[in-house]
Amino acid sequence: MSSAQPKKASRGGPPAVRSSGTEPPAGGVATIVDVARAAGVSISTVSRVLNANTQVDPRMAAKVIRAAQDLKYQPSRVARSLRLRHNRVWAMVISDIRTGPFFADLVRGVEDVAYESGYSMFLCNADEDPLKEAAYLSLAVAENVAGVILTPSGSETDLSLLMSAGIHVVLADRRLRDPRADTVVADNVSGAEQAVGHLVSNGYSRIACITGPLSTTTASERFLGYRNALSHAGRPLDDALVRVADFRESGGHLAMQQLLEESHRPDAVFVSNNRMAIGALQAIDESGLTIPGDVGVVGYDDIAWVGLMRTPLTTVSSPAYDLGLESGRLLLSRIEGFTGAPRTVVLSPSLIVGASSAPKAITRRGPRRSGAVRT
Amino acid sequence: MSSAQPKKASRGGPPAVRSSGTEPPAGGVATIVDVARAAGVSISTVSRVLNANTQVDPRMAAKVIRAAQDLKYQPSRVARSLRLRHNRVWAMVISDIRTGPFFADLVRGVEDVAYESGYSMFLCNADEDPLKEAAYLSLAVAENVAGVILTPSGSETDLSLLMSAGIHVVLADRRLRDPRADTVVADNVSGAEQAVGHLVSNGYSRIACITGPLSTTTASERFLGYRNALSHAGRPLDDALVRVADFRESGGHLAMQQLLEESHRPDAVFVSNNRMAIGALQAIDESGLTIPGDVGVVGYDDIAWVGLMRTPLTTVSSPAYDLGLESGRLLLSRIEGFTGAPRTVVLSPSLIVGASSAPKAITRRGPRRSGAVRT
DNA sequence: CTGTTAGCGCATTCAG
DNA sequence: CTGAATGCGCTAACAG
Repeated sequence: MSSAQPKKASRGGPPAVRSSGTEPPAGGVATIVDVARAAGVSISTVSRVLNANTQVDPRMAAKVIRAAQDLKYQPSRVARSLRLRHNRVWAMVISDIRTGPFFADLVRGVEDVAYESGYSMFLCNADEDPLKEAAYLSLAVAENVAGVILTPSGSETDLSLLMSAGIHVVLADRRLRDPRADTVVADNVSGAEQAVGHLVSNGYSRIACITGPLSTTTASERFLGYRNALSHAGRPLDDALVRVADFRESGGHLAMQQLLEESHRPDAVFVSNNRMAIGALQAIDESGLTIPGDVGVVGYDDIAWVGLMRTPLTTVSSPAYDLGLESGRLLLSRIEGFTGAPRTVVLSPSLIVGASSAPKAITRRGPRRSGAVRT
Repeated sequence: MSSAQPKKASRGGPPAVRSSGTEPPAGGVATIVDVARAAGVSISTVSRVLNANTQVDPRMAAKVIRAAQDLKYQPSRVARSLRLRHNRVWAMVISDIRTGPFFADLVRGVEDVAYESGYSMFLCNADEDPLKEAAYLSLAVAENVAGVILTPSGSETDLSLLMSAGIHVVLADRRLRDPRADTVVADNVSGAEQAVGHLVSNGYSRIACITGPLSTTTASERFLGYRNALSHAGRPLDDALVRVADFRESGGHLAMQQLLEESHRPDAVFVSNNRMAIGALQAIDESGLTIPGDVGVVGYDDIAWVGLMRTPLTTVSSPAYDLGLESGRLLLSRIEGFTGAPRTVVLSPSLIVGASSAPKAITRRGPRRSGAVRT
């Protein structure tokens, strides 16, 4: 094939809408060829001035800039990705953006880091479904993303597809057995210890626990914190006061009903997340008992309107947005070449004290107003 | 160049990690060439069996399938996108995923449609910032996405870049002057009419309004609904009872303080979104007045824990998830070739009646428990 | 039915 | 400093 020959007619590909003439881009988007033609230079020169790679004649550069502006030229990120074998995209794989403010905040933290550093972000809701999660991890490979931020659905998630494709992974909010990935989590043990320790020091004696599925690290860690706090206080662990539920309203509701039916019912409950806490609060309501008079309650995760609740719920707040920020930063450092051993960042939760766990001795009857105080 | 010549050494591109030998993919990911080699066929055959385009010999097909599985072959979506000039990706551009459950639900609705139909989704938070929004729309062009679902930050958003690039656009939740895009919105006028009509029929006489920035269609439509309802009830519009705020807690707080300082203060308030409603409720609290005894309140948008509020807030609920679903469907129909005139889908909000707007005449003193009832 | 080949838009090497 | 040529991985037209 001689390069002096006139341009050969294209064969592959969909019928080209654009003609090969010299007119400005008609049907679609301007390409580097259009810019080169308009500026009267070669495509390499265009590429060079736009990427500021090497020195180019300022006069040509100016012409290129002008042409690019005139044509509203936008370099194709897909072509560039193919050429560079590197895609300025992250995938964020979470369980469900709708379950409370936690994931929304987490996602936002990640997105802020991504945006600042020139990456865009696929949002993938895996719904705690290992198959859907696997499908999204495949997608990440197919899209050749630079990195994945993952909140694993279970403990079985297989990272090897990603690793072998050279895709960096950061685990956010939940750990994984796999020791190869950077991890950013909140200190759930400490959060639960604070929560239960608070109930202990406020005079509650029979403290129950409604936990989520112990297969998730969040639930098992919070349950550990519960046991630790009891142990520190010299209290025995009473299995009759522990219920394993499903992290949902209905599960919390049922578990609380069962706890209240116990012959010797608890005078307080630590609920492992706030969706279950909603159910638990309703169950207590329905039974005609009062909060905190009859049952003190501490939840876990943020609440939007705590100050406007009938009985403001004491709850442990994880720094969701900061978890997202930190996850983004760790991912970025890997992409930029950091090759050290896997890191684990642990952020501290804080206890937001409301009225639902007011001191036993001086509890007033009926609902009282009480603002929430961050400790 | 004769095709019979041995493979010429590559020139462009980053140093190839992978050797050109016959061994399985070492450094990176398997490509179609690896699969072809492993199966002993040409790359076109691989492409054909994987895309089920044409008839191929079942025996070869089987070999290809096997080879693909062995190599964990994942077709590159970026190469395919470049070739096909069509990217199976959408961009969703919203203001902020964290502002309450609305956007999270909306996003989820869109994502569900995208996932079902084989698209992935960029999540883009524009923060009501026209510059950031424009940057994300540029990105959509650069990534050659198939479609954009946009919640415009203002009324000035320029869709022409997208349109001229042949990218389909659906406006979600907010309208735009531009008549070229499909639009999916909730009926804000009707929602506000319901809300204010409800206050009227419950005996409130001086009904104030705290609205968001009237430059947004949501705010202006809800304000129109407010005026309509007053007018239908034969009430005059009193400018002293209208405050324009910023859709945020602080703005609602300040606006409510001002309203309560009026010489003839309102006995009810319609607040145009729930972030401002939080501020308004707090301001009423701080002033020592009761809800609904002294001031009835109706908000707008969903609340997660309405049943657990001290005084459950009456609020207008927009079908956020369904808005997302419908937006996704309209976008999909365009991508699949629908070329009819722009469509507008309007979904109906519903009024969730709580205790914050209880009938004037039979209002009891102090806080009462009251479940929320969807009407 | 299968293989060869061109080219999507771009960055980069090499020759000038 | 600039332009021509190559190929990233894939699909589709074309020739066998």
